Amino acid sequence: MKKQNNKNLFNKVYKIVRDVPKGKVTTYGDISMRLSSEVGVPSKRWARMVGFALHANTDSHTPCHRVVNKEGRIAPGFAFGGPDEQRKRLEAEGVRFLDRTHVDLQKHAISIHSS
DNA sequence: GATCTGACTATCT
DNA sequence: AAGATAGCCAGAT
Repeated sequence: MKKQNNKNLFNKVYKIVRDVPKGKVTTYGDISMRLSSEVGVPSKRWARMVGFALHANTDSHTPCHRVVNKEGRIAPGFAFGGPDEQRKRLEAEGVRFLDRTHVDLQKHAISIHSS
């Protein structure tokens, strides 16, 4: 056994993202906090890994479009084929957009603390 | 094995 | 308030 922790980290990200209900969005910060719970450290350190994990798995069946940064902003243009695509998906799920790139976190940001 | 990069966040200017 | 810089970790080159 060694540091398969790292892989678990990615795996957790996918799992959490998939656990996000439709019409809801989660933030890198929240996921990071969840991960930090496992490792036992403060949050923001894994924020990048979360984004990385999603980017590494974008074409997978992971609803990365439900993952936004702490501002509720979607990916600038690296996503699926354009932030417009991601926005469309979220809107289709019932997510209210405050801006072309910002979702209504106050309404859709779910906190996935403890299972 | 060393260095750069990156879908982030927080802080400083 | 908006832009630039720093700090973090893991992956890719």
